[in-house]
This record gives sequence, structure tokens and C-alpha cells, in this order.
Amino acid sequence: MTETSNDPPAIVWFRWDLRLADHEALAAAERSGRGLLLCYIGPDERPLGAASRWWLHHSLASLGRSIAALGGRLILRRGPSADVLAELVKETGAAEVHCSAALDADGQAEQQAAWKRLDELGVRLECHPGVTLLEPAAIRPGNPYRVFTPFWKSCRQLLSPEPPLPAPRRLRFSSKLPRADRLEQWALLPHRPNWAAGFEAHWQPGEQGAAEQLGLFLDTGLASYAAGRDVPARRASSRLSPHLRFGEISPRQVYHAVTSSDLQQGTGPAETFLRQLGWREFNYHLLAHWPDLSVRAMRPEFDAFPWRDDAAALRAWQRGETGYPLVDAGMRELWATGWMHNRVRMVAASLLIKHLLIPWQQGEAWFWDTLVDADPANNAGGWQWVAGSGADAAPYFRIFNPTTQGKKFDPSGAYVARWVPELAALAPKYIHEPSRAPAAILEHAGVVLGETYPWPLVEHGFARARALDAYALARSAKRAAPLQESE
DNA sequence: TTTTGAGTTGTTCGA
DNA sequence: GTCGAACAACTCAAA
Repeated sequence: MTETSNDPPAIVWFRWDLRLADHEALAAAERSGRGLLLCYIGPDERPLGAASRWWLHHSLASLGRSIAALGGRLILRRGPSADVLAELVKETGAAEVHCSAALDADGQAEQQAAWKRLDELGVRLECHPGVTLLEPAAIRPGNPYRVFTPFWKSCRQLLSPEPPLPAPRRLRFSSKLPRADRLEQWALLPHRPNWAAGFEAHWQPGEQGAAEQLGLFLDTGLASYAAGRDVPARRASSRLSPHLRFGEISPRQVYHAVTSSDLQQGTGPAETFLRQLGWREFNYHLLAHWPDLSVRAMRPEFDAFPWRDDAAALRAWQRGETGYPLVDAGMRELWATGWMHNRVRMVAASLLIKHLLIPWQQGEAWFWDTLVDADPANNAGGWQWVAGSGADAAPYFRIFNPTTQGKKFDPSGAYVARWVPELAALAPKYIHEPSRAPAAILEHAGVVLGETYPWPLVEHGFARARALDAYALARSAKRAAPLQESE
């Protein structure tokens, strides 16, 4: 028997928080005692990447099922959210609106506009925390951290051991049911061609999938995380990133589950993993203070960097045809599954930036389009870190050798063999540098360089020297105009 | 207030 | 083959 209410409802506006458990906005709406009206207003912020749209479709379907199981309905609407919320208030007489606070500039502008419009109608919009563990703008406001370790240290002291809120076992819904779109109308899924056909085998979007993934990681991954996280063939990653991105699980739930697991705390794998959550917090901290993090280099001298315009090389990189097997494996894993191992992301990003001298923003944009975990803070922060243009950046002289990285972190070649099958028959000794393999070995493995697999797009030694020159130029530009930012 | 040492993820070179 | 140094410049916190 479903409970409903005829009184003015409380609206919960779902955003990047597609879950029912540990949901502060939902809990606050429940506390109001009013009947609930749950809505999602669809895609409107920085245009969603194609992979994110695929995930969003399935995540919304999942949330809709969870709500239906409790006797309610998820109202889907499209349009500027201020307009849609105002319509919903007029149609239903809703008395209050709750949402999770956005942490990116677009989301905040949207929220501001909605607040203003609702205020005119005499309705309060309440924004609740939950996307991050701590309020990222509130950590040392006015003097943001630029180095991760001290940031994370101070976070660890601020973190409260408060447990996450349980999933509601029942909800009291409003009897008012406004018009709603059907999810299919939004056409979020790709068609002709359906490039996401392979995604289903790798992911289960939605709150239940997130919980199962966390459980699996705690049972089988966490203990070996510190040792295995750098080995892409091993699948030792938590693979929680898209679930966190869409808020199907909260960072507080993850933090709590990991710290209350059996593993010894303070050292070891649990600590190593929590640091990764810390980087997520750090990137949101940066985004709070540098709202155009995804576009503009934090270090102004990078405006003078001698980038190259090379559409053909960019395309080869996107397709996984650079001639560097580890990078190509990663780019193809990305295309096939919407995700890439973290170690390989660094090497692939480094190759685009330092070997090809293509602006990091172009790589950021490709990742934004193709990653199911594309996140405004993590994606931008990560690319700026590799470029050396960000906070606590990689030193300019740290130029990954993609071949060495392959031999070191994929010694058996299993990762390359999986994603670059045309090299699978090469022995581990040569699989990371087919261009160095003797002709007989290549022939035996069925590899014809330049035909079945490309020659390296650029020779490493040459590219390294060229990158060092480019960085030297940017550094001299900085010395020439040191007061640029300080007026 | 000043000083000091450390800081996610590397590579290369020469002893 | 292994090992340490060099590859800058700057932020941050502890002393």
C-alpha cells in the first residue's frame, strides 16, 4: 500500500546524486513531513559527453525503478532548470525544493538562477552537501591549497566519523503527478552506430550496481590495491569512478566502508585507496577556486606554450594508432569500455601533451566525451597535472617514456595483447616496441609495421628533446612577465 | 619571522 | 647491471 499526500509537496531535484541512500537533500525533504515529488531535469550543463549520456540513461532508469519499487515515480523534465522547477511549483503547489549543491561553475549558475526564480514564487531552494566528503570551497577559503599532501592532511583531521544515512525503506509521495517525459524521448543512447554496445559487459550503472562494485572491491580488490593499482592488466582498480561521478554512491559511503573494513587502518592498502578519494576532494577544491579549470591553465606562463596544431596526430591518438602499444591499448580500452586505467591515462595524456605538443585541452575534451566517469574536477585537474600547468604539477622534465612504462607496468604484455590484438602474438620482450623487433619475429607474429600496426608517430628521443625545449620557452616567458597576474 | 625540508605517479646519464 | 645525481621552482608546515 502506497502512502500519498494531497498537501503541498516537497520537491527533490536530483542532479549528480542519483541514489536514495545517504542523500541529504532527500532526507531533508522527508523531514519536512510533506509528500515527496522527485524530479530530474535533463541534460543542460556543459554538454554531456556521449559516454556520460549513455551512463546517465541507465542510471536514471535504475533510479526510476528504485523509486517505483517504493510506490513513487521519478518525474523527468527538460529545459532550463529554473523554468522547469517554477512550472512544477505552479502545477503542484510545492512548498519547498531540495537538491545537492553543485560544485562546478555551470551547476552553480544554474542553481543560482533556480533559487532566484523560486524565491519570486515564495519557495525556498535548499542546497545540501554530499558530492564531496568536505565542502571544498570552505577549506581554507581565500587561501586555497596548491599542494596535495598538506591539503589531504588537513582534510583527514576535519573528517568526522559520521556514518552515512541509510537508504529509505519507504517514502511518502505526493499524490500530485505532473506530466513527465519518457526517458527514451531524451535519446541519450547512441544509435547508428551503437558504439556503446560493449559497455554493458563492463558496467552496471545505478545505485545497486555501485553498491555491488564497492562490495566486490572490498572483498577482492582492496587488500591488494597498493600493489596492484599500477598494473593495468590486473583489474585492481576500484572502478567506482563513474558511480561516484553520477552520485550513485556517495564518497561518504565509500570512505565509511573502507575505514570500517577489516584492513589495518593508517597504513597499507586502505590508506592508499583513501588518498585517491583525497585527490577527488583536492580537484574539487581546485575547481572551487579556479572555476575555468577545464579550459584555462592555472599557471599563466602556459598561455605562451608553443603548442602544435596537428589534427592528424590528434586523430591517431584518439583512435589508438600512435605506434606506442601501451598508449594505443589505453585509448582503445577507453573507446570500447568508456574507461581507462589510471596509470595508462597518465602515459596517454603525457604522450599527447609532451610528445605531440597538442594542447592539453584537446585531450581533456576527448576524455570528456568518451569517459563514463568524465568529471569536471578530476578530468581537468588530471590533465593540468600532467601538462605541468596545474597545482602540485608534474615537473616539466618528467616526460614519460611510453615504452619503458609499458615494460614496467605491463611486463607480460597482457594488457596490450588484450586491447591491441594485432600485436598479441609478439613475445613480451617486443610487444612494447614492435619497431625494434627483428624482421623474422615480426613476420612470425603476423605484424607488418605501417600496415597492420603503425610506426611510432614520433620518435621518443626526438620528442623528449623537443618537449624540453618547449617547456624552457614557456619558463622564459614567465620570467619575462612575472607580474602578469598580480595587479 | 625565518629557515628548512619535503612534496602521487620519471627518465637519463655517467660512474 | 645497479646506483645516485641531476633535471627547477615553488608551496606549505613545522621547527
